[in-house]
Amino acid sequence: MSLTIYNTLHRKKEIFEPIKPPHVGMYVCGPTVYGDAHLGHARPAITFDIVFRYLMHLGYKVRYVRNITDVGHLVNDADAGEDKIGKKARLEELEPMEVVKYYTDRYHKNMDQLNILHPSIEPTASGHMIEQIEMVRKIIENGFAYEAKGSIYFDVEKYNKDHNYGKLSGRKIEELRENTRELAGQEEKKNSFDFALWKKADPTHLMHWPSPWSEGFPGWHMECSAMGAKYLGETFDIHGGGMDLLFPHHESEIAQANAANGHDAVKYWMHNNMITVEGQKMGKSLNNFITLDEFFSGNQEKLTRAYSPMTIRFFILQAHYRSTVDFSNEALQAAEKGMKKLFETVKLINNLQVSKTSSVEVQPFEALCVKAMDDDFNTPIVLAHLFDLSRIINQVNDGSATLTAKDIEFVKSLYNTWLIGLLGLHDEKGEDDSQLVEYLMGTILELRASAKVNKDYATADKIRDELAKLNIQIKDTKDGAKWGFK
RNA sequence: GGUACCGUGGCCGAGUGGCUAGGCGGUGGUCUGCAAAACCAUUCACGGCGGUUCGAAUCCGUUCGGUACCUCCA
Repeated sequence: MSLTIYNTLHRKKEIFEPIKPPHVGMYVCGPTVYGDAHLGHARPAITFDIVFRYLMHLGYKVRYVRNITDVGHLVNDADAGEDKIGKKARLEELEPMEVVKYYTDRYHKNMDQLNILHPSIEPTASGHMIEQIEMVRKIIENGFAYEAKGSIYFDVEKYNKDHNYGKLSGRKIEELRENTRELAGQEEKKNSFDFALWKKADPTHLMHWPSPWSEGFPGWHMECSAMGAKYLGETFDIHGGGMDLLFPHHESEIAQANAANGHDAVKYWMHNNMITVEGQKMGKSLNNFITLDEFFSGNQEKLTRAYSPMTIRFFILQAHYRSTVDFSNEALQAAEKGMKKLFETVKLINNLQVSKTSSVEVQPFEALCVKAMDDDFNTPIVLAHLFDLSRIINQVNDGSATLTAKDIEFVKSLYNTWLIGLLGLHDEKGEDDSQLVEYLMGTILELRASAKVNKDYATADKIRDELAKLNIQIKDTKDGAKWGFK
């Protein structure tokens, strides 16, 4: 059995064979830091976190690069020619890099909450201008780009003579030609489907850099090509991102790599599917655009209550990454219950009755989990196996099944490896312990107070003595009992 | 309109030719001072039509429906 990955390039599952084992290079398109992270950011982050964890588990030395896009993207057609981050900056009268820092920090906080491992390298587009300009230069040199009024465009038609522009997305250049829309700035291009490698900045543009062609900014496909090549080499193993990036972003990356270096950069293209909210696309205009912070706080009108980061993570893992996943309060609450149940049984493992023999076989579960994961990271199946195993634990706890000490130890390590290590889930209950302790002590002190009122001093003293053993001291004051740690 | 993906039980969601997915919910039971949890049993399925096959949720055709992309939007 070996790991298979669905390669979008060939529309089928392929056995994973690294280019230079034991090393694996993986590049994933990261966020544009101009707003708070939402579910659309959580999905790829979690998907490729699982890939990252599993590859390391298999013993590979993985370099995982996930970029931060901090330059040069547009708000929408109404704001054509305006930098996405620049626009936000002017609205709020902030320096662009101040906006970048603010949202980058918030993104990192959300990712930590979701228990997503940090990538090995997290390069920024603004920090790699030289590399991007250099790559544009190479593409021009090789004859696949042209200049128009200080901007550089990729000549798709010319490229397509010897290469296949559309091999990833299944598009044909003839069809693209028919689907032309009238857009500002189009007249600079030879063909509507040509894309910018370098764009001259207009005077209102806040973020711009010098280049051989103009004061401007790089085209939006450039950073991934340039930074992927810089940190992972001209060819590397995995490139990931959302399905929405398939065209034109990743298609254009392929074209750029071939135009610059004469060959593909990526062996396996992986794409996670999209997220819907109550069956609808998530969009600001639809009022179902929910940020991660809003999920965690429950402070959004679509949400009936808050959902913890682990609930979100669990819910996403309960669907395969190539399926769409639909968010609703009902579905989230079901996921939350299931996850809690799973962690309840995990806690039972330490207190199970040890038997001389096992009435059920637990050893096969390891292979089952491996099989599921090897099959294109099928996390829902892994979870299903863990649920099956949890029933066995409950049965042992109930006395209707038995396990040897060795098997109990095995089960424990299985959960540690799979549930906690590879799926990256953990029990959140302990996290608000202090609040819980406050509450518990309140209840206990009330009981003791009513015992004292009933002159049941034996009970009152017993409570005080037992708590003392736990290093908790009770002080009877005029205003009632207080407590503290000794 | 083009390209790609998808349509599974009350809900979410696996499954690619024959063998129980799993979770949540529902129902009955065991346990229990009551409740909860747990355990046991059980309910509900593969959009429609046609085809291939001994046999299809799984393959093929067709139709209907959904989603995403088709813009210098991750």
